[in-house]
Amino acid sequence: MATHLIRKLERFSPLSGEAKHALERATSITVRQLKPRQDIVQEGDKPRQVHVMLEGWACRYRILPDGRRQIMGHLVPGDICDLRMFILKQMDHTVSTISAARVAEVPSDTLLALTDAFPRISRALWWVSLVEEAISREWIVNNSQREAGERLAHLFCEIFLRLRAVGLTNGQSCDVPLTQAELAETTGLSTVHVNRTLQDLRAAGLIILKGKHLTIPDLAALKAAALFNPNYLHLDRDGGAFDANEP
Amino acid sequence: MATHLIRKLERFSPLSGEAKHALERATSITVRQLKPRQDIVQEGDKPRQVHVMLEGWACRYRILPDGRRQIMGHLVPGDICDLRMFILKQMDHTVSTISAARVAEVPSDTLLALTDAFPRISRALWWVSLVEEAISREWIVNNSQREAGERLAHLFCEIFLRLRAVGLTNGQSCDVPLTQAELAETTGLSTVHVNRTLQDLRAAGLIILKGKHLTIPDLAALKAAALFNPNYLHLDRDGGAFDANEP
DNA sequence: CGATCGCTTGAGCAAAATCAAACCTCGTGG
DNA sequence: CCACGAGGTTTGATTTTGCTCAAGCGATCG
Repeated sequence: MATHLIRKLERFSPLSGEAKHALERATSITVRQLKPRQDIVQEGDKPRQVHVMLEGWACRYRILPDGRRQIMGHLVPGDICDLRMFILKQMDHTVSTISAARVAEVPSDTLLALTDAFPRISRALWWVSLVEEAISREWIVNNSQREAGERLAHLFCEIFLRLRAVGLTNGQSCDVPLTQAELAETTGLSTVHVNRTLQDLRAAGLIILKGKHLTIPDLAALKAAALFNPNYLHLDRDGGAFDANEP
Repeated sequence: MATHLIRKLERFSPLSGEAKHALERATSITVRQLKPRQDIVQEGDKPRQVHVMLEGWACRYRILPDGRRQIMGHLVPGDICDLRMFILKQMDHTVSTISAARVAEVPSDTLLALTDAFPRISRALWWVSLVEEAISREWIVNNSQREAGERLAHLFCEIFLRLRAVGLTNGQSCDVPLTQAELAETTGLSTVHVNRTLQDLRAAGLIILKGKHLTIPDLAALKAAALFNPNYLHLDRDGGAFDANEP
């Protein structure tokens, strides 16, 4: 069930079979099935549990008083919605599904027991949260410095690599359940401009995007068009030095 | 010496006198005096120590292959440049001074000993890093959804509140050693446009910005102009429940 | 079969970028 | 003490990018 989470944590360092089992168990106590556009955690919440994405997409967002909405992050299977809740008193943004989704609810106590028993998991969660921070920072660069075409190209590179890291790509393709309006809210562009820019990217042969399906015929070319530097995703086993059989 | 760091950590929860002393000691072993625009940590670095800002400003930034530069965060006294280095293999961005600065170098071992001896400090550092993440996310919103005037107004609100939290404001004023070019690289605007927008803000009586000195005659008005919501700064003792005299 | 949602297109407009030049201030060295 | 130069700020003119408004199109689903 928690395959993607485990695959993601093992991007940091290998886990023991016991640790993996404990994670499986923890994420299968309570599983909620959600419809598209349903809130998972709301701004102001002070949750007693942590939510893990098992299937489907969600996003972090904030709405300005005058209605403008900005998406600040995408959550795909394996991502955790509200890990920070261990420390922060309350959520400072809302997390809501994009597509239909399955979400595991892990009670704080269960998670605490898990991190106590397996320091390895604890370190991997720390790591996950730092990578998320790095992604946020890259989004600042993307939405501030890159122009429309580069911006969308960069987003597609990131999405593809993140999905590939948890085993959710199929050759050069993956599912991306975002509407053009959501792409606009992600990149800080207008819907109309996203539409026109997507047409340019398609015309340039950089992407094939139809329905919810994205194909990248030439990843290197798309990266070049996006000025993409994958460092920030930390895809290369940062904690590789650790041994899987230690706790 | 580490007054601002301590003040900042105590925003999370009070620290014991012993913990504070240990922090003072750790941040006074090696102190470097830096000139403006000098790198503190570089992309790709795998440092053996952590850098704490004692005096002056610095910033995190990234440069795109074609030369465009984006500032992704400001560091003021009390901030830590590379806390994430505990876990991540290498820096994914560069940190460089803005003004002249004094920076403490804390060897990893010293910091580890400190967090082992004082779990309270450990938790507060965790918290600091989560707040930084929240700030990054708010910058996404700022640079993507707000227009020039709101964007700069928002930045000034944030800077003022952050400085006030560590005791670096003086009534309605504070020092802000950023040039207009740096404001531009922060907000994702051009220097020229920043200049004109600052004039608008001045004309509207929202800010008095002369040299390196900022005065905000009416903070509420500036907040309103910025659509500013301070939640993300977590200025209200998130860990207030803890007792200062526990470790 | 009509309603809704998402995508597409066109026309006009506004915000911000770019280019270029002038100006100011402050530190430095003659 | 003044001239010089560098860095920073200001201004004007022009262009570009992306936004807004408005409408049409095409699926898909009760």
